[in-house]
Amino acid sequence: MEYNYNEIEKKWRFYWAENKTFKVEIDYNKPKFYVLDMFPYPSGAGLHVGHPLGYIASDIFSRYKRNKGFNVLHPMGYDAYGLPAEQYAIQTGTHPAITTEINIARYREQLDQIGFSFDWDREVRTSDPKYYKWTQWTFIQLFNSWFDIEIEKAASISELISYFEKSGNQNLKAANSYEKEFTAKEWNGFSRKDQQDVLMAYRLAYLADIDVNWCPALGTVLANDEIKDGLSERGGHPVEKRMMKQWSLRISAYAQRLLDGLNHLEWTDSIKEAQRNWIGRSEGASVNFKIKGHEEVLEVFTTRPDTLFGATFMVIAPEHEFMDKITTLEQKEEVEAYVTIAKNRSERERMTEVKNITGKFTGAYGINPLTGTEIPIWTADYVLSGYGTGAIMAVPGHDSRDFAFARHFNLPIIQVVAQVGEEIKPVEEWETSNDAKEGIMVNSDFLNGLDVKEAITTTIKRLEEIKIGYGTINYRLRDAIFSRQRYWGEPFPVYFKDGIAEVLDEKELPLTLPQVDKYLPTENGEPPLARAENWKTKDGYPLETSTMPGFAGSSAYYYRYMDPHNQDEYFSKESNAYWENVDLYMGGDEHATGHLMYARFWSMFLYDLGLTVKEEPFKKLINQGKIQGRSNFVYRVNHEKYAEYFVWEFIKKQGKEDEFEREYRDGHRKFDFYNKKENLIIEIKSQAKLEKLESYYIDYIKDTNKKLLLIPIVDILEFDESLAMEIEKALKDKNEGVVFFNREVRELKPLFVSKNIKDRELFSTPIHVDIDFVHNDILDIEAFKNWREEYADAEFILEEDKYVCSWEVEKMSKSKYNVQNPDALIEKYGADTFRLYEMFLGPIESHKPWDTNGIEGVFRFMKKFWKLYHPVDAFELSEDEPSKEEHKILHQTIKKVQDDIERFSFNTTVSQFMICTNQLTDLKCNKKAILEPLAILISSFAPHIAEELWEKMGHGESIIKTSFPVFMEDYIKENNFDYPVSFNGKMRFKIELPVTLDKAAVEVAVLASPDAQKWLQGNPPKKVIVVLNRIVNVVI
RNA sequence: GCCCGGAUGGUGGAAUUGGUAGACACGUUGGACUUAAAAUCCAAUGACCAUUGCGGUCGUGCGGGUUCAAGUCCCGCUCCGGGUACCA
Repeated sequence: MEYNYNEIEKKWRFYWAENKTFKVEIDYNKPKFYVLDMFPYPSGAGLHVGHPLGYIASDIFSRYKRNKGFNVLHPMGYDAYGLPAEQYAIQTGTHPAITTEINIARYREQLDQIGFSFDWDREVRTSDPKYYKWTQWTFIQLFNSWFDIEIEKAASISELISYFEKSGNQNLKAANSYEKEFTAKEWNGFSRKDQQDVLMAYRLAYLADIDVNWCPALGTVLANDEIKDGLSERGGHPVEKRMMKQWSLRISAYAQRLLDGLNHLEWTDSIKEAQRNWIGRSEGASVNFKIKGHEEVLEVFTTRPDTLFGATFMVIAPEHEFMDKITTLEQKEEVEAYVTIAKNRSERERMTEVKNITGKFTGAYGINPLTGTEIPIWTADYVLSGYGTGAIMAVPGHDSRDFAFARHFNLPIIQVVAQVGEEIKPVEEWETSNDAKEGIMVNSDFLNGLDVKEAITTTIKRLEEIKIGYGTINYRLRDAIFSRQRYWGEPFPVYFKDGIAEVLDEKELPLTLPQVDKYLPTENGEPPLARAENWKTKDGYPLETSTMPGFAGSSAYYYRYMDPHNQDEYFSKESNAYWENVDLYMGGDEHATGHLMYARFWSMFLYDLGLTVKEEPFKKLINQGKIQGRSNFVYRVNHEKYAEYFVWEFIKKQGKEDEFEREYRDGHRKFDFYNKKENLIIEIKSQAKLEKLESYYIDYIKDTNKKLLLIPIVDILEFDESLAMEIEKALKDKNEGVVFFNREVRELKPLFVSKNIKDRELFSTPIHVDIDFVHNDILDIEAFKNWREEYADAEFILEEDKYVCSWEVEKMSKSKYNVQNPDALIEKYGADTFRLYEMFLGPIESHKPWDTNGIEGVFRFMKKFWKLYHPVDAFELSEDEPSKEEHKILHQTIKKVQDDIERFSFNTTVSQFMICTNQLTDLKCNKKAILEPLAILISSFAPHIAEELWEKMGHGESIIKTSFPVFMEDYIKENNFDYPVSFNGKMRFKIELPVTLDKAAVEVAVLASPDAQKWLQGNPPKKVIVVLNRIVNVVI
């Protein structure tokens, strides 16, 4: 009986859907397990083989966990908002919802084909009003919350208001962007507008002026990576910096919690490291510098307060608010010019010109608070307005950028830290600054002799005593801009009343996305939603016209899956108490600092609201590697080069390479070959070119009295005796000033040369060929000819009757003709083989090229596996008691499969299935006692075939409902162990000994063996190491 | 520059705690079956030397080290991939 995968797989797909086999509900009798995939954006291209990699892995784990007795939540949905659909809408007028719907249908079809165990009843889509109602709802909660630093938690705005009413903001510890202080009395005297403005600076979702990349031509704000060389990536329009009112989320308030939380997560170190760097915590001090002749003090942040005695100048960002105030009249013109330039420099320019040191002296002086010294204040764009206070104290002796700046502008440098045992050199001789955060303080008054660490704490203490500074912590993490000037996203539940932003009542949610006539900004640059008719509240107040960004919908979808149809709540308390959070999250590491950061923030906020039982959303994270493309290349011959090569080879063959000169130059003229002795030039060109240049050649020959042989390329490629004779004749001809022609008009056909043909690289260039025409790097010539009209009559230079292509690993992309989509493979081999093969490719985390060559082997295995159950062409299992050996094979496999799945080593699991199948085949084993548990083992990898066999074995329920076989140590216990015996660490022979022997007995037995005698040659060993049931090493 | 990851046969990869390097596959070669092909099965397959057999030497990017024993640990590099960017 044949392994008819198509029929089997169709049957079980239908069965699973029909019986809702994977539907899951809260079940207090079972432990829960939540397996989640990063949900996909449904693009128009559909899935390629890279997408399912993670899905297959998580599906295997889900199925395995179910067999292990867990109640597994394994949902899937769609990140359905996104730019491509909007872009398509702009071009075609098709509503993005329609495009998205079509794409989702295609995704679903493809996903279903692979046999995933998703509970589709829990599907969510971010663009579904029933879903984004809760995205909007969360926004309202963020808007109505502030962050209390005292308790490190979000709290309600109404509490904040009563606090202000009682105590003002002077002693309040809150994450905010409000700079002034006020008393309760002042607060109570503020107008409503003023009060709201203050509150806005405390909200977790707040409106603020943000410097953005505005592209006037596109009428939109662009992300940094949408800008290439100062122009928009799409369309190449100019981009300018512009202040715009944008919604932001105060994620920075959670910096410390986001940092601390990492310690308890089972994520890869690299992702955790990336998040730590992104958060960028630095400990240091805030120090106030008086400015000579001004009342204002300049606050700086430094991680090295210990080096205060080495601060010889200050630098403030060109955007700094004091800029205008402190710049002196004499410097004004120069400084203003500099600031204008600095502000307009794009990020990219700044990046490429890092080594370009620029800056201007403002004319003002700061006063070093410890020494009283006056130090100049400069402005330079290496100081960023967005980090710290936008101002620094420069310590050129111990900071490389300050050092470079000081050298460039000839500013003083003072050494204040010395390395232990270092010979003190005058700073003038230094080539670099000494940035090391260790050493002993020098030239630093009361700090002298302290080490750096002590000096830092001592300095901070002193600063705090004299009230000019304090120890503090700075984070690099910036608040997240939450507005997008786009159509296809969640509308903000916000309206404006008398210029004050207010949120809608929760009862009015969802605020659905309105229809618009075009998906473009309005003529005066407003976002597309401004085109909607009646985009107002029912009281007539205008609604916010921006929409939310992609991460809005994807930051808490994992909670919605717990209770996806709840109309009254985001998700019920009960469902969250049961499912808690995601136990295993599978997805790409490209989301390290985006999605994974926002989702954690969002999750922490919901936790603060008391909605969830866990602060962190994803306990364990596995990053599946990207599947890269494996491109194939054919070598297209450059006819002219090839012909020249050919002639040169001919000349060499005649032994005349000394007589000829290649690439002969006469003045500005260049010819292919020149024979000095015979005064003969040989020029090879296409027929057309030769004809065009004919008169030019004739004139040249007349002037120089040389002989010229013009050969069209075609003649050479169809090289025969006559051409050889022609060259001979030309060489012998004594007439000067002649031109030899050889004319017979024929057409050049495209010519391709196989990879290993000698000197191929001299006359051909590689071009991508569709991988569909290439099997094991051998080109299917007929298919290639049919690919394109221009190749229809192509010719090929073969090696051993084959055309061999070269290959390279590249990104999978249409333009490289290396895209593999799963449908064709599933059609050809079935979903089970496909699943197995994707896993067999290599470790789940590593990036690897897709190569279909190996899939045949997996397919062969599947057929072999099927044959175990169908030994004589029909399903037949024997009830006989298995042999000891058969038991051993089974239990070795149980152990290996279990261990490997637990450590996500799926490629080695597949190997074990192969080993097991090979061994059982060799034993001609078709015993039910072995093959029944084996079907369960493989069911998480190849569910269709497993279900089919399971049913044939007489089971009435899906194999997913059964239990994973129990591993029994006794079955794999051996009486003997085959000891590898090494001499000086090199394995020489093996000896089988009872496992019960102790070390001494093993040593005796080994040394007594004839093999050992041979190596010892009568000498006693220096030492013998015995590791029981592992290895013996003899040192001689 | 900094941070992270990686480098093992012709190819993908295995070796989980320092203990038999190359499991399992692909590919290749030879053979069986067949009128033939496909499919299937069997054998060989790291390199080099030896070959009548037994064997031997080298070998996990490079150079050192620790150890009875190193792909695995330590030190110093090279190359490749990814992230990040004047973060005070």
